[in-house]
Amino acid sequence: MALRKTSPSRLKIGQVAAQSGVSVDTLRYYERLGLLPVSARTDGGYRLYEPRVLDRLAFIKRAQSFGFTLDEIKQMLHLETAEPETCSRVLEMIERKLEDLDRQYEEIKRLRRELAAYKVECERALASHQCCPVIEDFLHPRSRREERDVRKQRRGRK
Amino acid sequence: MALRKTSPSRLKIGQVAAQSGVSVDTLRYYERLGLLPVSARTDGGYRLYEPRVLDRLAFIKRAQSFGFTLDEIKQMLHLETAEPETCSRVLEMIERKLEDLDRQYEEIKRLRRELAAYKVECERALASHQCCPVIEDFLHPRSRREERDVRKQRRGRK
DNA sequence: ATAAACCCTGGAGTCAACTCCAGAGTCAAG
DNA sequence: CTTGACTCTGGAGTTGACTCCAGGGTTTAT
Repeated sequence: MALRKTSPSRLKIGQVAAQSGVSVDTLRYYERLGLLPVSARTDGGYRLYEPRVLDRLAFIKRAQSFGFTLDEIKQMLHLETAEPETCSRVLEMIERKLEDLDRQYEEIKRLRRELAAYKVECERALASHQCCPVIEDFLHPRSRREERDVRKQRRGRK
Repeated sequence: MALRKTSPSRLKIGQVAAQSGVSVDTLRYYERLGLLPVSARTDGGYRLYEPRVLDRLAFIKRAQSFGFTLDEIKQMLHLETAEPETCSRVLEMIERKLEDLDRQYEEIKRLRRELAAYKVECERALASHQCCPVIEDFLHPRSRREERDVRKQRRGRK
């Protein structure tokens, strides 16, 4: 076979998968999406990757963990050619993502608080062998906070 | 939207949609899923809803806003017939959901912190007309926490 | 030289929660 | 009676990020 082991390090797709924790299928999927460069091939048609693809995959996973979509990540990767405005573009994306996170954060805090209140009620009812108050309340929500009004307004959309 | 007041009680699907903020398609979808009872029909086959379906829809939306899936909600609705163990079942579900929320909360806090740090770096680089450090760092992450080591270990196996 | 393990392509399937569609029937107003 | 708005069914399409498959070809170890 034509390929040098001497070239220290080209990897077959399965090796990349094992080393990156990204499945073989996903690697080919990323290639189709344009997240990975079209790789070299053996004579037989096997993909051969340079090891730096592992860095790129780490980048992708990291950005994904921040909540960036594959599409956004693709855009960032295309900015890789450090243009002067690269940084401001990335900055914008980061700022948008930060706002998303802030919104999610507040929402989760709110939900947690409410749900914890329900839990307390539910425990009390359980202790005194009463009818489940949560479903009761969900089905006939006597205005418990001003949330009902908020929700009614939201209902207007769509 | 002018609503028929003549028949005081039963609503056609479009009216339910208008009053609940849930689309006609979604109402039929919920029925298929078993979230709504199979409703009565006119001679012509039109669905006729009792107004209490609006309460049920409010329940569904509320539970959804807490992050319960339609499947979980369906289970809760089947518990509606206040059995003695209803409360403990609901309590369980609430507790599980609270744990989910706690996990999400911590994760978002962590991501926010990290991403904010990137933002600062990016702003600094932008101010001094340097190459974008975020992509730089993503691509060549010099151990900025122990994550790299985890990655290296994984690389080592196989 | 053969078997095991790997890899190829193109396309279909998965999940959740919808959303949209065609083609047909029904209902209320004028 | 005729519009036009509404509703019906069953099924397909959407989104995002995969995941799986059949039916092949390639590499490598024995």
